[in-house]
Amino acid sequence: MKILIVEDEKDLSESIAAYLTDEDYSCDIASTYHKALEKTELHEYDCILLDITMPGGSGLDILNELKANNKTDGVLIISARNSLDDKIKGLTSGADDYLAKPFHLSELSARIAAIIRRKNFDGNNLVKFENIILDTTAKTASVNNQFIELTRKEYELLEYFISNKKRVISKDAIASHLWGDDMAGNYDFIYTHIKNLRKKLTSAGDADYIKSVYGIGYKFTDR
Amino acid sequence: MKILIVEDEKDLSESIAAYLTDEDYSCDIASTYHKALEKTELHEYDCILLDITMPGGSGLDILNELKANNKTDGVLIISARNSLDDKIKGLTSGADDYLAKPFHLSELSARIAAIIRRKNFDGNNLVKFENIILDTTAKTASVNNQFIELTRKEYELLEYFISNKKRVISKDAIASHLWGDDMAGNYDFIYTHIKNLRKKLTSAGDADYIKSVYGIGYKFTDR
DNA sequence: ATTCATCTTCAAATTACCCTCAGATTCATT
DNA sequence: AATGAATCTGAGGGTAATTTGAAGATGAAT
Repeated sequence: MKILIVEDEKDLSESIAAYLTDEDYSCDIASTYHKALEKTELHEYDCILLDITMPGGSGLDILNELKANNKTDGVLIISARNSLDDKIKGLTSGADDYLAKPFHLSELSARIAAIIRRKNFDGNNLVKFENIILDTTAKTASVNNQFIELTRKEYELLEYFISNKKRVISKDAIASHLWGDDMAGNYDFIYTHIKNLRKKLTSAGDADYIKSVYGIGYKFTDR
Repeated sequence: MKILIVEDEKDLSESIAAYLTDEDYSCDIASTYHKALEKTELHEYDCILLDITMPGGSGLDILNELKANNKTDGVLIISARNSLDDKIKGLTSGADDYLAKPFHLSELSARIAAIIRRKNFDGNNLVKFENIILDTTAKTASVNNQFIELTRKEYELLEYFISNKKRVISKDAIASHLWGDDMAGNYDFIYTHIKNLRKKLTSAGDADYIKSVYGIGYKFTDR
């Protein structure tokens, strides 16, 4: 994991680097915005620690530059809390994270871990129905806090069901969502995947939430 | 669309509010769980963004509180905790959705849109007569808030009755609406479906709203 | 090439639904 | 009250939809 530290206070940048290196990150240090931009062009960083209140240049410019190159994803802004004006807030909150000086290195490390995790997994997004929880980024499912093994089609089917819970879904809708459109007439594969999904869910201690709607399709619901 | 943001970091909550306001949501902010509960008692929110890792109180408690009041439907949990256990705990307490910090505001917005769409869709397209409620999208019927199982023909019949309530409907009209036109002469199948529908409705605690009009057909009414 | 997991096809078994029917009941008219 | 027509009811058959188990493709990984 490669990290770029953009910070002019040498003491701070070096102690950060030391701490992070100890946690098996590989660190580069840039003491000016100009050097920072050079480095970002040369390397792909998993996370960039950016002090936006350094003398001799606007920290916002480098942010905009990174944004133009679509590299803001892993940026963690550090700044003195009282120097946060509205512009900075807009850039920092939500999309990127920020950390106010002074901070504990452990806190910094935790933030970095979170950012990297989000970058890699694009956020852990969970969707749930009763005792079923899907991780829509990892494409995994758990029932009663137990992971269950689903094939790709089974997972897609389950996600489609949960995101349309309590609604009647026609077999054609299922077919066109999981396959192309033109599979008209034959629903055998739907039947089979439903059967297998049902078996896995119920044998994981689940009620059978997949209700058949005769002549139409299915409904995923508890009643 | 009304949204409640439960978040103690002022910078974050305000920039979320700014972003969502810009997308024509109306936002309230609660910086403590206590205030959040107060607000939920005063207003009906379409979506509640809930940071469950705020200092000074367990975020899960507020979830349980919401659950007790049946208000968990539009809850989107946001949290910086990274262990999956915490997420699962939050979700099993009733919420539907989870988003890990840090996140992109656009992603948050998309998630909110999905939640609201889902919420509204459920309550949409309802047709009501006395204690009978039809969901014309889900093709389901409930009597006294209890779902009853109807076959397709039974459902169609009931919907036809309710949309023509308090009016006399000839058997020919029923026949031509539920079947083609040309079934003239024999009404046995109507009798049978009426019989079955009556049985299901009355055994769900309903008065028999289907009044026979001798020589003509039926009238769906309460007197 | 072989293996393995997965996806799909197939056919038989089961189920749900719609409709028919015949006997019972209700209704309007006399 | 008596009559015939209309309606109700329970039972059952026929059909199509669904479920199920098994076996045949497919395709990726070794």
